[in-house]
Amino acid sequence: MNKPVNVLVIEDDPAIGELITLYAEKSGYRVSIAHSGMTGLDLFYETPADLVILDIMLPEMDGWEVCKEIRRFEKTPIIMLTGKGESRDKLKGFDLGADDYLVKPFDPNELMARIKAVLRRANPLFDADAPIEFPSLKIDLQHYQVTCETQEIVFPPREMELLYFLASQANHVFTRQQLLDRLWGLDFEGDPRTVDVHIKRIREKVGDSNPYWRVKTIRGVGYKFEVENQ
Amino acid sequence: MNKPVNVLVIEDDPAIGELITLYAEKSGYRVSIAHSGMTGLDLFYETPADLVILDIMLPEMDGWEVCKEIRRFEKTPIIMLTGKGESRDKLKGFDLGADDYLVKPFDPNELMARIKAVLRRANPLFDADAPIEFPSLKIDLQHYQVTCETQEIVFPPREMELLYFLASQANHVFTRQQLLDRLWGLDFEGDPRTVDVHIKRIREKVGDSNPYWRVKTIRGVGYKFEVENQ
DNA sequence: GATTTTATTCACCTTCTGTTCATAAAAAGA
DNA sequence: TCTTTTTATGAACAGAAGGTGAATAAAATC
Repeated sequence: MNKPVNVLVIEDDPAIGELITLYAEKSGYRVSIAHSGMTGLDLFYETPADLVILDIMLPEMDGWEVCKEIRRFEKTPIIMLTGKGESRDKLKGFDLGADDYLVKPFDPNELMARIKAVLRRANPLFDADAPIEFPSLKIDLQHYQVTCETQEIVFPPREMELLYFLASQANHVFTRQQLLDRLWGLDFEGDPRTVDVHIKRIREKVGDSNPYWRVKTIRGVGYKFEVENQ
Repeated sequence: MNKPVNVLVIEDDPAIGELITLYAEKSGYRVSIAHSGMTGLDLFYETPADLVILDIMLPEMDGWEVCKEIRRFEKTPIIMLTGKGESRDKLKGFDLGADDYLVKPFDPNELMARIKAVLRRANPLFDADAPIEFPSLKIDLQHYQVTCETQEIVFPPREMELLYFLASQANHVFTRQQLLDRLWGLDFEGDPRTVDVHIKRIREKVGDSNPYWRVKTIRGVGYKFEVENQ
């Protein structure tokens, strides 16, 4: 796994802050939260984040000020949250150096997508889903493409994620439950055998007898994406 | 995304300045504004703009002076704003090196069109919407023309922009929301599935089984303009 | 102001996915 | 070899997502 990504959320509404935290942590980020512009800046200078999510409407010091202040010395990516109907703010935000913006109310998943995109742009090292490549297999989550033997294969989302996850941690064995927790979410309460079926379908698509790699069953434990001579 | 284009507006009437700023920012330019000839020149020397919009009637130092001064060392495009009935000024302006002029009161959209045209003439790099070409498909936003298989196809504006946008970022997947934000504007609050309908109509027009490119649905995510061997 | 064109919404239909279940096959242990 | 345990597989189903045609609204044009 990569080194943790620190996300600083500056948002005075506790409900929204909570929501963002929830989703961001689920996505694997380390989150700190500040409820005003001042405390936000303090936190930022204390432990510089890798990305800042910044509400415009804040007590004391508004988002613009914070943005400007951060930009004085740092190029840390900033995503701004603007209120409805304040679309002009978008432009102002970009002017002040924000990297992206989102209008409230927003879909948390949309925000997660933006975070990913902005991080990727800012620093390829943070690129959570860079393409993975093996002999005659390429998994490109960004473009939603899997190529096997020069042939592009269409994958449904779940299978794609599962294959990508296994492949990204090649040779590591995961139990069904781990996979469910990680990819389905902690609140999934279905049958662990669901994983089997997805594995089956992945094998149907990419085959399971490639000389260099294969999705392997570890009886009594789970599955792994096995690669020759690690 | 292209690098930002800096526009310097030198205009003493705050209302007009505001109006121009609004439209220019909406069009994606980065705007600075000065309210007199002197401050305008200062600003210009401080951070040279890519284009100057210059009112003739200015306190202290009039537009002619400013224009002449800028032209002493720079060939930065200049659009002059002349008052009604001062059509003689047009000639004077061109004489002094202005690239275009506009008579007040003007339609802001007209000004935006002039800006685009002047920038394009001055520097093809600023040409934000240069034609995009693929085998048997050419999308020319400037002339609102799409040519597919030597056949010119008439596109309504939205479809045209959508196709252009997707094609200009070939292989990149966009969610419906991203497309709405980008092309419809942040304040659009309609149904995301509006995008579907436009996609459908685009497909009706250009087909969706070209060997080299196609508008592809990424189920559960959004759409992309896919091109062979990226 | 009327007409045409374009944009948006809606409802219905089709296709695709995820899940479960029942059964077959395989592996492990006795 | 036989039994038990675990996994693979095929089929069925429900729900989600996208495609599409038509109705309506909005905008542009005449």
